Amino acid sequence: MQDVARAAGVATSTVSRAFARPGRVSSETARRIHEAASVLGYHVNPIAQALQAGRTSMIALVISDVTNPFHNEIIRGAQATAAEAGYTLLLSDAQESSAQERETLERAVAAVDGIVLATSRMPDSSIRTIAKQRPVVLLNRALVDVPCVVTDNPGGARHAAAHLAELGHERVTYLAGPEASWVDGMRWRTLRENAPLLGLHARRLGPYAPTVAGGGGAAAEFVHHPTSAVIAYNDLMAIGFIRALAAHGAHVPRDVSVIGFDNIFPAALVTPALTTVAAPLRHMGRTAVHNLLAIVRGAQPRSQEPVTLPARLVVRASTTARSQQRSLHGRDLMTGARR
Amino acid sequence: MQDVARAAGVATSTVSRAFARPGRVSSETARRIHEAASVLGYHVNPIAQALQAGRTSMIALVISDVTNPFHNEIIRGAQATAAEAGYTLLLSDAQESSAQERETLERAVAAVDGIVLATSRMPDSSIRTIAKQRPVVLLNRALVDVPCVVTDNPGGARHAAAHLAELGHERVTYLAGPEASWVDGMRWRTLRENAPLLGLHARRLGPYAPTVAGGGGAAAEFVHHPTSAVIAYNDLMAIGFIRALAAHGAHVPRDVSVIGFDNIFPAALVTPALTTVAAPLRHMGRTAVHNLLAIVRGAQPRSQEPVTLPARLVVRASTTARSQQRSLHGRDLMTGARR
DNA sequence: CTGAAAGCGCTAACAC
DNA sequence: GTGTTAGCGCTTTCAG
Repeated sequence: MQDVARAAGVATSTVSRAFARPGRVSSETARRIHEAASVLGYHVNPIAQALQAGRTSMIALVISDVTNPFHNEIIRGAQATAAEAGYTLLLSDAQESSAQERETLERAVAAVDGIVLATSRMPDSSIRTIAKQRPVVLLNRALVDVPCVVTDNPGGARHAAAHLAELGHERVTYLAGPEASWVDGMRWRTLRENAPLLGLHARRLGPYAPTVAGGGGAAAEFVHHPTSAVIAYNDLMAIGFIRALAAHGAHVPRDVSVIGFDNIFPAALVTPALTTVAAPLRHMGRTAVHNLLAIVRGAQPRSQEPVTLPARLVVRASTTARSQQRSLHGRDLMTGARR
Repeated sequence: MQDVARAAGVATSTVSRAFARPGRVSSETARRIHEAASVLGYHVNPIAQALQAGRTSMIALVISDVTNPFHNEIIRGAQATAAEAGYTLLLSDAQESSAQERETLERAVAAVDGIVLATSRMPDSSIRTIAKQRPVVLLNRALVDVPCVVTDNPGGARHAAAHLAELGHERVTYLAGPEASWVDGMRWRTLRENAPLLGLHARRLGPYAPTVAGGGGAAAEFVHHPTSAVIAYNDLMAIGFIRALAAHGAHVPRDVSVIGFDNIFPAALVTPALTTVAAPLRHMGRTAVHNLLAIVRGAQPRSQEPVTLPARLVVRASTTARSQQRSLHGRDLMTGARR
C-alpha cells in the first residue's frame, strides 16, 4: 500500500479510503489511486484487514463426514450463501470422530467469525464451550440455548408411517441409526407414538451404523423376524438393507416395502428407486449460514426454538401395497440365504 | 497476551517464546506463563500470527462442483492431509462457473499459502495468473509450468478398451464429456488410438454434460445407431445412459455393455453395478495437498511432468461378452421406446 | 534466559 | 478532501 500511495502521490489512509469508502475520495484522486494499484498489482491484504477489524469474514462449516452424500447439497447451499454475503467458507471434515472435530475446531475457532456445526458428533458440553467463544449454528441437531436448524423429523416420520398404513401395512420395523444421534431419537419416538393411531405396530431394530454396511447388518437380523414394511434411519442404511435382503433372496418391494430418510443423490439411482422422506438439503445449508451471519452481524436469535424446515415424502418404487406383496416368514428368508 | 504477561510477571516476548519455542524459556517461567494462559483462556491469535509471519497456514481447495460425488473422497483426502500438516482447508465451490471460480479465488488468494485447483473450469490464462501469485497445484488437469496431479487416463482408457476387446466386442461408442475438459480429450484420444490395435472400432458421440442428465441425452442419440459396447466420459453419464436406455427398452448388459470412469460412490450401488475405470480419489486429494505443501515450504517442483496416479479397471455387472448379448439394431430400440 | 522496541498491513480518529 | 498517527496481536531483532 505504501508503494501505491507513493505512486499516486497520496497518503496511505487515502488509498485505504479509496478502496473501502469510494465516496469519501475525490474522483480524480480515486482514479490515480486505482490506476497505481492495478499497475502495481495491489490487493488489500485480508489478513491485515482482519487483524485490525477484529473479524475475518470467514465462517467455518464443520461436517461429520464429507464422504457421506448427505452433505454434498448442504455444502453447496452453505458455500453459496456465504459467498453471496462476501464470506469465505472454511471446511472441516471431522471424519466421524468427536476428537478430531474438537481439534480442528480449536485451530479454526479464532480464525472465523462464526461456525456451523453440521451433524456434530461432539458432546453437548463441547458444543457449548465452542458456542461461548463464537456464534454457532447447529444443523441437524437441537440444543437448548444454541441456535439450531433441523428438518421436521416428526412430520417426516408421520408421513412415512401414514404412507405405509395407506398401503395396508400393519407391522413396521424401524432400523435405528447411531445411538448418539439426536435425529434418530426424534424419528423413532415419533414413529412409535404415531403408529398406533394409524393402526400400525412399530418395532425397533438396532442401533446400526448409518451406512450401507450398517443397513446390511440390519438385514441380517431382520431376516429372522421380518415385517412387511421397514423404515430406515437414513437412505444409506435403506440402500444397504435392500441390497443385503436381495442376497438373502428377498426382494423390495415384492417382499418388503422400504422407506429411507434424507433423499440423498443416489436414492433415485438405485433399483428399486427409494421411497424416502426428503430433507431440503441445500436449503438447510443456506438457512444455517444465513442465520449464522445474521447473528454474526449482531442479530439476537429470535427464539429458543429450533428453526424447522419441512420434510416431504417422495414416493418411488421401494414401497408397495401390502396386498401386492408376498407374505414372508422368517423361515423363507433364512432358506433363501442358503440357496 | 498483555494480560497473560502481566499475570505471569513477564514480558510479552517471553510469553510468545513460551508458546513457540518452549526450549528457550526456563521451565519455571514457562509453567507460570502456561498457568496464567489457561486461567485466562488465552489462545494465540492466528490472524495476528499470520500477519506478522506472512503466512496463514491455510490452503484453498477449489472444486468445480461440490454436488458431484466425484469430489467427496477428494475433499476427504485433501482435508485429512492438510490437517495432519497443521493446515486449515478453505473450500470453494465454483458451481461449474468459470466466473464464479475466479471471483471466489480472488477473495481467497491473499488469505492462503497455496491453492489446489480441482477440475478447474477456468481458462489456462486465468490459472497462470493465479499461479503467479501463489503456489498452485492442479488436480485432474495438466498445464505446462504448473504442478499437476492426474490419473493415468491413457492407461485407464486402454484397460477399458482391452476389457471390451476380450469380451469379443468389435465396435465401441465413446460418450464424450465437456469439450473444455482436458480429461475428456485424453480419454477419447487414447481410446481412438488404441482401439485399432485391439481390433476395435471406436466412435465418438457428444459432447454431453458430465451428469446423469447428460448420459440420458447421449442415450437418445445412441439409440439411433447402437453399438454393442459403450465407454462413457464418467460414471454419472454412464448411469444416466443406462437408465435412459432402459426407458427405450434396451437393457445393460444384455443389449449394451457399459463402462464408466472414476468409480464414484454410487457406481457400486446402481443396477447393474457399474464396470468402471477407478480413480484413486482419496489419494488424489492427498497427493495434491501433499505436493502443494512441499512447494509452500520451499521445495522446487521436481519435474515439468504431471504426477500420474494409477487407474484400475473395476469389473462389475454392466459389461458382458458380446456373445451373451442380443444383437441390437437401431430399429429395435426405437420401437422399444414406443412400447 | 529475559526485556524493550520495532514493525507486519491495515483503518479509525483526529487534525488540517 | 486529505494527511498524520496510533494500535490491532504477534514475533523477531537487539540489548542486557
